[in-house]
Amino acid sequence: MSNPTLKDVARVAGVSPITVSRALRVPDAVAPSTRARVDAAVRETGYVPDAAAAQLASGTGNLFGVVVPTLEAPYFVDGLRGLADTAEAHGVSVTVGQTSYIEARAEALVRAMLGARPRGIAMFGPEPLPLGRGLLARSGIPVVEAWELVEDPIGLNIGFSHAAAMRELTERLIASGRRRPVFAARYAAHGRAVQRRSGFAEATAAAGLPARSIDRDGASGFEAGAAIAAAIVADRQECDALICAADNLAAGAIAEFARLGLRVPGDIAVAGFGDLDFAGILEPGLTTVRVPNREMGRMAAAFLLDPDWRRRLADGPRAIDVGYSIVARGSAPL
Amino acid sequence: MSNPTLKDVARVAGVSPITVSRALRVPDAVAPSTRARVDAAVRETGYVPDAAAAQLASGTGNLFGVVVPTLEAPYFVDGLRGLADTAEAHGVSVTVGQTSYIEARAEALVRAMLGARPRGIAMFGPEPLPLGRGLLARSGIPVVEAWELVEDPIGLNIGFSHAAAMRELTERLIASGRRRPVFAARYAAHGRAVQRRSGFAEATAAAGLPARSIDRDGASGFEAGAAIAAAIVADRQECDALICAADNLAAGAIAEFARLGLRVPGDIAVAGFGDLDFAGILEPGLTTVRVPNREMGRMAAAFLLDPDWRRRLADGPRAIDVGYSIVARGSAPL
DNA sequence: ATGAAAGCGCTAACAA
DNA sequence: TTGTTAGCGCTTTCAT
Repeated sequence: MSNPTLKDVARVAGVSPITVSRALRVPDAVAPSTRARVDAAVRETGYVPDAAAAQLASGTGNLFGVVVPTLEAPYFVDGLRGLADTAEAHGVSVTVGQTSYIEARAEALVRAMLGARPRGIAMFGPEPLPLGRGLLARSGIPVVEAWELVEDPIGLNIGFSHAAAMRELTERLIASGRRRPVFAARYAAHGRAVQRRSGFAEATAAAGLPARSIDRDGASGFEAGAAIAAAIVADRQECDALICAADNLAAGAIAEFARLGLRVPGDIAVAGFGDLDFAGILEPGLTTVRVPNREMGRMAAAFLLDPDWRRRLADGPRAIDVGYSIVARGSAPL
Repeated sequence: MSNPTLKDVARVAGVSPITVSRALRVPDAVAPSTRARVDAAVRETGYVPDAAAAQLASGTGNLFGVVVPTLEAPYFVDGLRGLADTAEAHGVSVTVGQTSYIEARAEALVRAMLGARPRGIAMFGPEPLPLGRGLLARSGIPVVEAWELVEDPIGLNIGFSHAAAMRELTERLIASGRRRPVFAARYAAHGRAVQRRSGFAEATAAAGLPARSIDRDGASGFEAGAAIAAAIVADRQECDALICAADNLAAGAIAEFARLGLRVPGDIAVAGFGDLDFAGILEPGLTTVRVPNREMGRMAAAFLLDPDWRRRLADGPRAIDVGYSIVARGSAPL
C-alpha cells in the first residue's frame, strides 16, 4: 500500500538507489543504458519521488507560498493567477491561503508557510503581522509584499498608492462639477478600503467639501452596492457622485439607481475601483481605476524566482510603484 | 542564517529535542514548567518546525492538492474558495495548479502533487490523464473529481451533468417559441464546453431543429461574446436565441446586440451558463444555469478530510450529482 | 515525565 | 559512470 521508494526502483533496475536518484535528476550523469533500465523500473513500480524527503536532503524546495486576504476578490485572484502562471512555467508549486482579513489567521498562515520552507512568499494585501513579520524577516526566505505601498517592506514591495488613486479620481470628479460626493465601501475597516477612503477625504478637504461616506454589506458586492444606492435614495441624501471602493459595488448601485428612477450620470455619477471585466459592458460603462493586478502577480513570481534575489534587493529599489490609471466611461464623465 | 532546529531550541530550553517536539505537538504530555521553558525558547530562537521533516518522520502531512483548468474562470475559483475555506478551518494547506486545458500539464501537476504526498487531491474539471490516472489510483491518496460526472471515478465524483443542463435550457427555450437557436462557445474543444454543446444538440435534434453553433475567442469572455454577437449580425444569421457556454459570453453578446440595435429578448433571446455575480444586475437580467460551485469545493474538502474515507467510499455512492437549476430572467423569458 | 536510539526517503560529498 | 557513507530535521518506539 505504501508508495515505492528509491530503493524499490533500484532493486528492480538492478542498480543502487543513488543511481536512480541521478538518473531522474541529472540524466546526463548516467549511462544511457542505465537510464533506460531505471526509467523502465520507474514505470513498472509507479514510483513518484517524495518531495519532502528530497527537500530535507537537499535543503531546497520548489514551492511558493501566497497569502491573500480572500479569494472572493477578483483582483487578488488575478494576482494569484499571474503568479501561478509564472511559477508553473518554472516548475514551482503554489500554495495559497486566505487571511479573511483576520490578523490571527494571517499569522497562522505565515507560520504554516514558513514551515514548508518555500522558495518565496508573496503577500497580496499585506496584513498587520505583529510576530509574523519578525519570523518572515529572519527566515531569509524572499518575500514580496504586493498591492499597496508599505512603510518598511520585509523584502520587496510591489504596489501602488490606493490613496493617491482615489484622491485623483475624486479630484477629477469634483473638477467635472460634482460638489456632493459620497464614498461607499462594503467593509469600512478592511485593508485597502481605509486607504482609499483617506484619498477621497484628502480630495474633498482640498476642495472644501465634506468627506461623507457610507458603508453597507450584502450577500455579494453587487447587493451591497444596491443597498448603498437604496439607502442614499431613502435618506434623501444630497449626493451627485458615488465613489465606490470596488467595481461590483458601483455596478450594483447603478442598477439600483436605475430601478429607482435616478439617471446615471445625469442625476448622479458613479465610479468604481478595479476595472473588472464587466466594467466596460455595463450601460453606462463604469468609470473606474485600473490596476495591473495580474502583472503584479507575475512580477512577484519573477522576483521570487531570481537567484540573485539578495543582491538585487540590496542594490535595487525595495519598492516598485506600478501605478494605476483612471478609466473614464459613461457612468461618470471626467 | 539557517533556521533554528529542534536541537537549538532544546539546547536553549535545557531539555532534549524530543521533549521540545512533544511540548509543541502534545503539550499535555509534558510538565507545565517544561512547557513554559520550551515555549520561551521557541520564541527566543524564532523556531518554526520544518514541515518536510515532520512529514517524512511521521508519514503524514497536512496538505490538499487542487488541480483546476484555469483560475480565469470564476466557477473554479469559487470551488477553490469553498475548498480552501474548509481546509483552512482544519489547518490544512492548499496547493493549487492550473492545467490550462493542456493534458501534459495536467499530468505534470498530478505528479508534482503526488510527490508532496498530500492528504487528498481534488480535480476540478477532470482532465484526461493517460498515465496520471493510474498513479492517482495506486497512490492510495483520496481523490475527488468534481464539476462533471465522469465515467469511472478514481475516488469520489462530485458534479452534475453539463449536457443535461444545456439540454433542459435549450428545450425550455424552444418551448418558449424560439426556433433558430445557436450555441456559442469561446473554445470549441475545452472541457465542459463539449458536453454543453452536446446537450444543446440533443435538444435541437429532438425538436427537429439544426444544431448550429459558433465559436469565437477574444481578449476576455466579454469580448468574445461581443465578437460572437457581431459575427451573427454580420453574417445575417437566422438566430432568435443565442445560448452561450458561459455568462460572460452572454453578457458581452447582449451588450453588442444592444449596440447594433437588436432588442434582447425581443429580436433575440440570450442565455448564459454559470449565474455569475453580475447576471442579475444586467439589463435585462441574464437567463442562465446556476451551479453550486462553492458547495462542490466544500464537499470535496469535507470528503477528503474524512478519516473514514476508504470505508465511506466503499459503502456509499461513488458519485454525487449536485444538480443545477435554471434561472429565468429577462434576457430569455422561459 | 523525560530521554536514547533508530529511521523516514532522499541527496551531498567523497570514494572507487 | 557508479557506489558508499553520512546526515537533513523530525517522530517513532522503547526505555527509564
